[in-house]
Amino acid sequence: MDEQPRLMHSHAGVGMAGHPGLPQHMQEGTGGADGDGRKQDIGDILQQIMTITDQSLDEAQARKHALNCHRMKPALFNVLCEIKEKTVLSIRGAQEEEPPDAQLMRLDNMLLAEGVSGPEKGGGSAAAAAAAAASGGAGADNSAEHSDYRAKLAQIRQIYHTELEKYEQACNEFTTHVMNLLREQSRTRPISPKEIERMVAIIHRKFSSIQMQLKQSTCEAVMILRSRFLDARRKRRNFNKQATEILNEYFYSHLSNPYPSEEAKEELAKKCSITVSQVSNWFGNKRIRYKKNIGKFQEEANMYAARTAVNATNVSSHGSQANSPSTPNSAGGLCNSTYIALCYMASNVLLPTMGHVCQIQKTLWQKSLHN
DNA sequence: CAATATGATTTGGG
DNA sequence: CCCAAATCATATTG
Repeated sequence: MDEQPRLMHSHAGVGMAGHPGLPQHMQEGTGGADGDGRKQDIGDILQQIMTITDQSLDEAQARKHALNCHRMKPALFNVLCEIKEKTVLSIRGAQEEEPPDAQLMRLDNMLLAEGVSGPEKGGGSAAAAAAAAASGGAGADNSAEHSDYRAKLAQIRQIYHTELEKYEQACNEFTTHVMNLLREQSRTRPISPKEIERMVAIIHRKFSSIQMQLKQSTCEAVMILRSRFLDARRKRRNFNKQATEILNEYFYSHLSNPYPSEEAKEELAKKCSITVSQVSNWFGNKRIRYKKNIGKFQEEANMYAARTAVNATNVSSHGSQANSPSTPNSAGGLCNSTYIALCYMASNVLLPTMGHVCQIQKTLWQKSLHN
């Protein structure tokens, strides 16, 4: 487009008479400004154009150059361009639409959100962190998966960027090439700068549609990656033995009201090196599954109750059994671990009334147990 | 391989 | 948000 002045300028200064490129017989009619001379001039030109193919190559070349430098050329060129412009416009009509930007915007936004496009490292780690938060996991083996995920994401990002760059470069190359070609051809064909501009726009549209495909497939790849690595359901890991023990211990020692408070959940989470929401999930699952089939869990319940009892006796030699609501006051010499275990079992199975706990929740839990 | 166990998610109510 | 319940999808077991 900035070539326009140059293009025009090259013809603007073309003189009439005495131009070194003009063959002798062409100058004959150019001296006078009368109408006859002009007609003669045009006829001459037409004649030359019509017969140019009959001439030898060198001669034709020289003739072409001469015609190109003729004073009529710019005017003729402009007229032809104008005609062409009108024809093209009438043919293409209202084909200038740009609606499919929504799709592109969506893809761009997603790529940006996933850290594929946008800033190099910061975006990536931010996305990974967001993903971590989304998955709700921060466990020990989770970080390994994250690094794996991040590596894969980085790979995708790299491919995306190389491809994008490649496209960009190809687009630029192609554009320059076409522009040069058109400019070159504008010496022999009526190609206006405006048309070149339009052609460039068409090329860019084409390439951006190719880019969109790249973005689309990148998005797909990221989605697949996400579902593979971040959908925890697909990568479900059982908690380790110790964590399960701790959770079960709490559950069965609070069987009459197995609803840990927020603080208790936090502590359990810390002890089991899982998240609080995992603790919540665990208790939710446990409650519903326990209730559904108490018989199935009886053995487990007894085991944990006994273990808790043993621990209690081992830790405190005497007295501090506030946890046991049914400690007999005449326990004197019977206070051995077996007895306490039995007490725990009885208390858990029979669900005795216990004091200071959330009465409503406890009632609900107990009521639902009896269904 | 089928059956069962299990952690996570979805749905629906409060 | 909490929860119960149903459901999903994987892990483990027999």
